[in-house]
Amino acid sequence: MSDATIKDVANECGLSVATVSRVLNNSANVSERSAKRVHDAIEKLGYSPNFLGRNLRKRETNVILVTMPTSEHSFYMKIVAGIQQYCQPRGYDVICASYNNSSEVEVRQMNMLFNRTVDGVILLGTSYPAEKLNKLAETYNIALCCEGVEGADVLTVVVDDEQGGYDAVKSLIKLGHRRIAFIGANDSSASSFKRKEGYLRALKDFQLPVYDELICCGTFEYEHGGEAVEKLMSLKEPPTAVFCVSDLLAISAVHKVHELGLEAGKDIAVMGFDNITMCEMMMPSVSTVEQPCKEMGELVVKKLLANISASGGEKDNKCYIVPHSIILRESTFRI
Amino acid sequence: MSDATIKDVANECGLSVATVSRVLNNSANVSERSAKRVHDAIEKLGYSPNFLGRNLRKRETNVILVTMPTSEHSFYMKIVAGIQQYCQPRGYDVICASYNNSSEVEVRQMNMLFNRTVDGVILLGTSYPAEKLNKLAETYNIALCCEGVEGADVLTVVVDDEQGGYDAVKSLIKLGHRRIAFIGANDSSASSFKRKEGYLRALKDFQLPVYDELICCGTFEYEHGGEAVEKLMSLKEPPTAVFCVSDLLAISAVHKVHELGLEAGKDIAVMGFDNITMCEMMMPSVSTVEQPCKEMGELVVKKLLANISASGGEKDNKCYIVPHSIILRESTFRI
DNA sequence: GTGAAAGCGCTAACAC
DNA sequence: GTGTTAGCGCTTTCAC
Repeated sequence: MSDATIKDVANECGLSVATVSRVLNNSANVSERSAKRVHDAIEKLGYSPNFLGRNLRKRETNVILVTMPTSEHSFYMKIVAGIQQYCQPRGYDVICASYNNSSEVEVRQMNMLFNRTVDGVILLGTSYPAEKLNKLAETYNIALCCEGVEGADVLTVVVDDEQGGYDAVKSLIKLGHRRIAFIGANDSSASSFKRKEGYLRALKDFQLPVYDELICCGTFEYEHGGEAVEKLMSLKEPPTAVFCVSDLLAISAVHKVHELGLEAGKDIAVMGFDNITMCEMMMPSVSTVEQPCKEMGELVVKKLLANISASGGEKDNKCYIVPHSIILRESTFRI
Repeated sequence: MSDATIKDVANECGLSVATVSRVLNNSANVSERSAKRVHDAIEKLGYSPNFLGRNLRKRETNVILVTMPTSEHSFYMKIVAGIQQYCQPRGYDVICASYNNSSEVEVRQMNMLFNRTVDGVILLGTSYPAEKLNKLAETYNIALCCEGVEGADVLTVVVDDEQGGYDAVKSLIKLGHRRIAFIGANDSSASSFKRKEGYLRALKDFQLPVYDELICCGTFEYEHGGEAVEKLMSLKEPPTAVFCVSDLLAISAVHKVHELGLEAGKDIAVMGFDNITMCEMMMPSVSTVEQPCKEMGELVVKKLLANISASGGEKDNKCYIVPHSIILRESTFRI
């Protein structure tokens, strides 16, 4: 039943495979009568077209792959939702794969591109260096989203990380804070680095001194947030506010503050980045810089599909900046 | 560069496509010399095999699809991690797709099975009725994980939901609670229904009365948890403990309790189900029934791959029960 | 409006 | 150890 082929259908209804194919793709004119016979045969045989054959022939799969460093982050999934929403009505399927921060797995997943198993890939983060990405982009359809790569001339959709960091810190300053700490990943992450640049620019703009002891660069891992806070709060002069480059770090920070017998939003202000769902669920709820995930997903896949369609023609490899916004909740306060 | 075919490689190195194919799959004996020539040509042309051709010919894709109702749940992703871990060294790729609780999208995703685009599907929840699943399982390789379907004779891996519910409520009773509420989805969800059955059996076993007003059946949506708590706490005699069929509902409940000016773990005990990462991050941390996600993922895909290999032979359509465990944290207390 | 036939890129008999 | 060749299931010219 399942392995009926188009040929079986043709035999069953006494028409040619060409005609069957035509009704399958309602491509050319087929008489009503023939169409019905085909449909009946399909029904009877429980036929379902084999896309391996179709895709091989058409040299396209209508599938977009989204890769991400980790799937624990609901943030990524929001972007995927945006991608899906755009693809759905346009006949594209989207599939996801997370590489668990293993560049080995990432490479393996990219094989789906080289394989021709997917028509394009959207990378929500990558371990590939710029040159490699540029090389890939020459031949394949790829795009970066939410985490750009310095020097990569590849279709990219991101927020202005530097400005986002600036705005976050500025909002803390406006609330009266003057000793503001920074918790981020190390500088090899473009987004973390830029958000730090924004942090520094804001301090400078408002003539606040930069204290090295208040700058904690580590990783994006949850644990880093708490560890950094522990260090910060044990300083002779602890900060009154801390800007974290991700909500996960911010949440970890809030947690640790609580463990230390203090209260985020009262004893220390905590600000994150991303606006993941959990920010609202926290007690206190977490202030943050919102990234418009759904819009980013829609935009990046829209441009990617355009590139795919324009195969052969000039590819769009621009970097699109989408607007962020500051969301103040309970974890920040006026001092 | 990218569209070099095996034929191009053959021409380039002056050997036949068969030989090239052989070194690609290191299937038969190929002389060292020839192998080198092939590799050189591949390198030179930047050749990458087209899997559409290969898969069509071999009638397999070595790809497993995991579908889930929503991707916001980190719980699902933990299972996927287990699946991935098992697949990785065995040459299978795993891809995910979430259907956002839309059965229409789910159907569309299942097309990848009919299409022959994937070799098997693992469903972490489904809107398909038992008969449909049984029918599908005859022809295709599918498996259910973490959410079974009553009456489906399909390979399934789940915890004992009834016993899990029982154990959760029993642990609350052991802590001295006697008015214990239930917050769950409606009975069309097999897991929610069974956990309620366990809840009822525990009450009965310990000779506690069942109060209908303490049983809140709604949905799995976050909001439902809070709404139920609001209702429960406005009763003349509110419960001292509440068992929720999911951590998401429990977290929502904890949140609402806080909003009402009360404290979970002090004024009311809250217990969830799943042990998602967030349970530990909450303040208070949330007690729960742990499902061994990684193990579930590994087991289900192990059995599924066995079914795929045994194509033609007898398929394993058993239901495997994996052990759960009770984790008590701050959201529960002795009364 | 319909059919015959070529061919997408690949693997696997089968020959030698 | 290597080459020839027949398909895998499908779409799409090109005839008629």
